[in-house]
Amino acid sequence: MAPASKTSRVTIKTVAADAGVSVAAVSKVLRDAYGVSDALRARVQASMEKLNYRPHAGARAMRGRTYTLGILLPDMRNPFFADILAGVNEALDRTQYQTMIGVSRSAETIEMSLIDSMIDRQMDGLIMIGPRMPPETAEAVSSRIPTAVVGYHVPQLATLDTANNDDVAGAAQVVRHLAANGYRRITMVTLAVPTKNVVVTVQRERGYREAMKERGLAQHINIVPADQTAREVQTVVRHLLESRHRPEALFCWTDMVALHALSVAKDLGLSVPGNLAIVGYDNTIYCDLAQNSLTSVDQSGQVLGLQAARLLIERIDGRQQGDHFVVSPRLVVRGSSRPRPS
Amino acid sequence: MAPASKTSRVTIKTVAADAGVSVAAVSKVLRDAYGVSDALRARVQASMEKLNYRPHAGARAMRGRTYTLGILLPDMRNPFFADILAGVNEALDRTQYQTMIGVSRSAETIEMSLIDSMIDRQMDGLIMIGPRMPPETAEAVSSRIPTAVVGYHVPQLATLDTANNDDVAGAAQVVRHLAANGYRRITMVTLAVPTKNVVVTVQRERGYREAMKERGLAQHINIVPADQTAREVQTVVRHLLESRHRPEALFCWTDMVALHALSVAKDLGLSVPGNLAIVGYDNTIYCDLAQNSLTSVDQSGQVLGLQAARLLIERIDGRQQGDHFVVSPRLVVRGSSRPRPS
DNA sequence: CGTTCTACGTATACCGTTCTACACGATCAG
DNA sequence: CTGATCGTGTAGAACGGTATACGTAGAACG
Repeated sequence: MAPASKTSRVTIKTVAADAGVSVAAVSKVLRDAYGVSDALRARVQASMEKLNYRPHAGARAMRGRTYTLGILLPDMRNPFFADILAGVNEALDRTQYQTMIGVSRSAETIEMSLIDSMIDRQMDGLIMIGPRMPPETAEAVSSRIPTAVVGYHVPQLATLDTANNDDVAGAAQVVRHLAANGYRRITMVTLAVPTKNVVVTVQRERGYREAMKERGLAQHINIVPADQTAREVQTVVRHLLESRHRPEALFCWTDMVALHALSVAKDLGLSVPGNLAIVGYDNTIYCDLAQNSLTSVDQSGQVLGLQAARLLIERIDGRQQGDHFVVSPRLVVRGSSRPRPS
Repeated sequence: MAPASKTSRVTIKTVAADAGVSVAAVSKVLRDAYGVSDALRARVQASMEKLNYRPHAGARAMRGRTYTLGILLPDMRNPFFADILAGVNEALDRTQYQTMIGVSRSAETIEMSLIDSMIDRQMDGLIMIGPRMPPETAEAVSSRIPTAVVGYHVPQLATLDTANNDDVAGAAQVVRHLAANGYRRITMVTLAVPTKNVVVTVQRERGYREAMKERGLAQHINIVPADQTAREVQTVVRHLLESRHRPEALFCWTDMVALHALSVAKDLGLSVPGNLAIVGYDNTIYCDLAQNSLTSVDQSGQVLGLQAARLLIERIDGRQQGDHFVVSPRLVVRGSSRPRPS
């Protein structure tokens, strides 16, 4: 077994004895509960400090809260999620809460098993980022544990809170920008998922479609799905760029796909934006590197994460109705979409 | 899936009643403990299945294990860590273990507070990835909780296990490769940390220094430190590349720095490798993109993660002496270090 | 045939918190 | 003056497991 600290652990009992009060009193101080005098609180806090007391999360889980929030991430590699996490941490900085991250590799089965294990571990709440599950499942989850989602559009649900950017508007901005710069054959590369209105890609597809129509480019609407994997993305993009009717511009649902598109374009000897404009989404740190200089849509992951955490804690503290935070996306123009040379 | 009402959780008692055995028997089956007949085990497992029983992690934490491992990450943005995590997950796939990730933002204070909270939450063990703490602290940690580290060189310690690549050899390979391709003024960009032999950068500096001497380039040895932040890295690299005695090649301690170097070079109108060769470390996914085409050293993060997890579980199960896994790094040559035009 | 193992199960004392119920003295309303 | 209310603190029962100590039946042994 573990080289367990032979030195007996400092428990609530030790603190109580040291401060000369009851165990219940110490617990009250810990939880900031009603019915403690300032004098007693001070005495107990002094003892806790002195003994370097730390509450045992497992024991807490038995009756009360664990002060731990579960975070569900589709994958570790997308730097956009790091922004969201930064925001979550920021919101939690001054609280007792800690986070526990699980990575689902974008698979619904792993997602569900992670959720189960978060519930087993008595997480006080759950933040799901871009989950893959259908809305009914999300609702079921939120009935078992307080839940907030980021990048998942279910404004109609009262059982869970959401933090989103307006994906329809973001995609529309991209199309309008490209159209204004002289591009007409604008193709969108999206994610291959069963069509569900809740996921961000479907929202962006809608924004793309609407804006294309609005700009009189309906006949050029072309939405191409690709899997998440590097190989699949490259294959799909290569196929597109080698086709006889090569698009003039690519709108990629996320930056990572856009970066691969840049790579394929370079491989094929196409200049960007000379032969092809490329736009991404999320405005991750890689966009700003000169070798990419990628136009992208900023949806401030940090704000989304911060708001999601705030909403979740409110919900844990008892709010019953749904709350839905929406941020406006902002197009960040860089070299990859400069005006088309006529 | 039935919407489990909050009133009736399926506990070990429920299972025991359903299977017609004692609570202790169910516990034994759960823990795979000694003294259960096949018949009883089968009966209990059938009941657990039927009732969809899931053990309560908090309760387990009170006396036994939580089957949760803590993972300490310096930052979320480096895709190399994703490889390591993938390996850890692979090792844990067929076990009861789950992981809980904490991100320290490379700060020793956050590191320590995360470790505390992992211990509070009764993690069974800890995997620290590239920690910043001095070796004495690491040893202290490992005396409180079973510990394995990745990217941290303390082969002398028996209280913790390590999984590393041979950083000295990796750096030496880079220098030899560059030297063979005609580069002489090879500058190394490293991380600004208090010089401690345990961290990977210091090991890589050693390999760089030794190989430079070996190739008769001692007079060109130049090691430049830079902080982790994007701005700082860009500033340092820009300063280097604008200096009158511009280096012919840059060896960057990690890919992210190399990517920034590529960006600055492009900004300054320098061609890579025409005017400047660049080599990174970690062989992350971005190296392979055509716009980067970055030569790098592969240290198979996945293998490191897998081994670290394996070692940790062995340690939790009782091993007392230290075990140290080392993998050989492999140079992956790409465009950014092609032979120098004379 | 009695005794000692061996294999399998059971009863139950914890583990460290939270939280409900309640005790007690002081203050207040009537 | 009496009873109700308030503010503060305590006692002790959960919570859902684990692990130890022990009971018991059948087999093996001499």
